[in-house]
Amino acid sequence: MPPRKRARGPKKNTTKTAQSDSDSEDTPGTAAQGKGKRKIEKSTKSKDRAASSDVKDSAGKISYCHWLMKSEPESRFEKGVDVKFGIEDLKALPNQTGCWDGVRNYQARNFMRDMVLGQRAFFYHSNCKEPGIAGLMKIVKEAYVDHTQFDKKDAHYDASSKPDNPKWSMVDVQYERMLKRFISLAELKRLHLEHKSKGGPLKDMALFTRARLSVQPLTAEEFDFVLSLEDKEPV
DNA sequence: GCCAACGTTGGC
DNA sequence: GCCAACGTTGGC
Repeated sequence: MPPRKRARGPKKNTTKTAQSDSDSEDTPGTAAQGKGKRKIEKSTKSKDRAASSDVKDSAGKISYCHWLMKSEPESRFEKGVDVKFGIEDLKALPNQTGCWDGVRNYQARNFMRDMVLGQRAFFYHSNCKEPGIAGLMKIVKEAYVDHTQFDKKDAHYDASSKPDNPKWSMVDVQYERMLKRFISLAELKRLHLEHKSKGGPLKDMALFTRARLSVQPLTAEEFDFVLSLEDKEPV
């Protein structure tokens, strides 16, 4: 009975343990997909390049600079705990900052570990009346141990993870702003389908090609295109 | 509430 | 290392 959790939003301000790579271990998860597993390389993150264009490192792995992170804005109870966390909840926290805890998927976790201070992410509302992108936030603390994995009372407690070798990580995010208008999943999907047939920036968007990933990368082109939609009439 | 897609587990 | 069974995600 594996604790498998869904990605959840942040909760509260966090302590300040400054460490960027507490994790030592390899990542069991991605291998399961059979995509062929990547070698462990030395930190390929370039901390001095917070956001510009996505770039390949020497191993050919793309370093993404832009992200989309899903969270549920409507109440839902998991193990008796309400997992609701919408963008308004992030905005209401001290310093409008919180930790993105509760991610229990290896690929999503690995993307969080790739995140660099200052990078921007879309706040996506999932599993709700109107799914879509609500606003923008930025990464204000790079990956560190998600303490909720050890908390029996937490909705995302993971009995298989031990403090001396934690499985799960989180980052801190800070609210930046709402989008000028809500960009719904339906609109993004129409564009995705159109771009898939006629070509266009959203043809490979992870939101559709990797629908269940709760933390996902966007190319600079995808990010800029989505952001440009807020100045246009909904399609 | 349904259920398709897909990630994870564990037997072999 | 394969793969069937199982569990979760998340749109609809």
